[in-house]
Amino acid sequence: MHSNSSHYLRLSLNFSLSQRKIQYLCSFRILIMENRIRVRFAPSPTGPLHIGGVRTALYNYLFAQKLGGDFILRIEDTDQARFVPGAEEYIIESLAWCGIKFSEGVHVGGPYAPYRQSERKNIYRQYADQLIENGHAYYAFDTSEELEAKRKEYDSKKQTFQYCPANRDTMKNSLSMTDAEVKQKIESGEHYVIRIKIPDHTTVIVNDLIRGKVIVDSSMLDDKVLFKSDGLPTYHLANVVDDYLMKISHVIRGEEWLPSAPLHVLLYRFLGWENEMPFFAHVPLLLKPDGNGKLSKRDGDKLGFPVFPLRWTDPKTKDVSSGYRESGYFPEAMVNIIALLGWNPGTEQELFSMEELIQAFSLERVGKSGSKFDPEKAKWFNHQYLLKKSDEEIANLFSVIVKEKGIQAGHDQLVKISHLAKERIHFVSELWAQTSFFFEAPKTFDEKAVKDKWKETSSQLVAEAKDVIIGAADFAAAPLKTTVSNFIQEKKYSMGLVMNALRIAIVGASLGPDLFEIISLIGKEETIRRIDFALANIRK
RNA sequence: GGCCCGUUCGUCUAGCUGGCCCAGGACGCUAGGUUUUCAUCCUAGAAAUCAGGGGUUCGAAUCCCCUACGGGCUACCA
Repeated sequence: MHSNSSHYLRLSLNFSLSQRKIQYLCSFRILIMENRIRVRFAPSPTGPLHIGGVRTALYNYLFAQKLGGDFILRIEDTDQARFVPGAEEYIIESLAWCGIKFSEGVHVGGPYAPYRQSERKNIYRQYADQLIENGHAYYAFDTSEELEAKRKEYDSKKQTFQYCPANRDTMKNSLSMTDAEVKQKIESGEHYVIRIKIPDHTTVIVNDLIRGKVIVDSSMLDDKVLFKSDGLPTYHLANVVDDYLMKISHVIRGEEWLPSAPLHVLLYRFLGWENEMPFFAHVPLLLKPDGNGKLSKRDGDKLGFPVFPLRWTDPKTKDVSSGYRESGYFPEAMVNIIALLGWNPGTEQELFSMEELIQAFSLERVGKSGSKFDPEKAKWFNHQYLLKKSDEEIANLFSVIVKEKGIQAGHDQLVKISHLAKERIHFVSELWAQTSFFFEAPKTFDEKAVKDKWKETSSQLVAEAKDVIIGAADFAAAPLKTTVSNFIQEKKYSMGLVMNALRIAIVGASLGPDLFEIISLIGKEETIRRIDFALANIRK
């Protein structure tokens, strides 16, 4: 079992920010002078990427771009059992949609190809063998069932079983058997794994760019499997070997990897690569909005907002999870939103283009605590980006919806409508509800609007206004407004009373942009037709 | 359970080398203004005893310690 707790070397180092800054800056001096900045995003194709993963990719991308480095997409598919068809394509498409570009990777190739670990299968074994030769790893023959039994046994004693220095002698491995036995087992084709031989009491320091120094005594670690019986490495080995071989300078990954970082440091050391070890930066997790636990793929749509960038259909269950793209978010907005979840520029700027993010980004300003996604603020961001879009762009997006409604509309008309309505929506998808009356005359009248704003005199006033509109010489919005306003003022009518009633008559409800713009756009004939219909059909 | 990481308004956060912070910004919320409706926009406001407790200090959100709480990890998963 474990040595007692007095042996645990837990030096919680007082790592002030200024030290952190110095260390951070040092990491560049070395790298900029001698090596390139090279970072990677290394997802496993076990399903769709959620926004937390997208954010990790984004931070890597921003970091690389800022420093003129390389950004690599490596697929970590060493677990065949969890492989999900379509996941890799999904990951690539998602990141492309976000505007995150790779300089190397599965989909674009590069000097360190292949970038899929399953295709690099044959290069890992030699490193596992090297570790065995140097006495830093060993063969283990325990079956899953035996290990499971061990765990159960320990569980019942309220202890945790760990394959570690204290008990590896009692297990079936090359340390507890004679060489002849081992040789015999291997030659007879018995399944085995290769485990790291964790040293007894060695201090391992993980220098994290975000968290400072994390110091752990190796006795806290266990003899993790490095090479599985299926002939593939585990994440731990593959990740270290590939990062080394691909000359990765900074490993920027999720905080869930922090506990295994000491193991990785040990691996670099045992492989003789400690001097070329990358810098680590463990970014905080994205949490569920209810505050319990990290965001996970299983959360799907249960949270009231998408967790995936793109819609995803599970190939097995056919369950569909919504995506930001399909929900009407602009990729620029999504990128802006997630960039600010865990990072901030230190200024009051909140709206950032990708280029601005690249300029402003630094790992130094990445926070330490997890953050929750705020759907309300996300809507606001999307609205901001919607306002930035040209009327033409919005019209193009809107035209798809309009077409689906079976309506023929001219491009110019859609551009004008988009212009008039865009500031009152968060998503293009809301445009129809805000503007359908441009295309279809109201058949019914909003009850509440009629109740509140259609008074006894309204019919009379609207009828009079109709005559004024019929007589209008210029039907552009501005002159029309002058004409009608003059009429209302001359008659000493209430502006609100007339206009509200007129709006109900023409729009069918109390919504929409400037009424004169509406009238001008739908034209005199249509306007008159609507007013007549309203006068005939509105009953208080 | 063990180990590791974290903890400032409801949410995202500013705050780093201690005093300019009885804590600033943004979203949301409330009220008012502009307006022909809604929205935009403008103004104002409520909202954090800086997780709690001890220290250090003339002075602490900021440094130290403890506790609590939250999270992560604890697979032949990544």
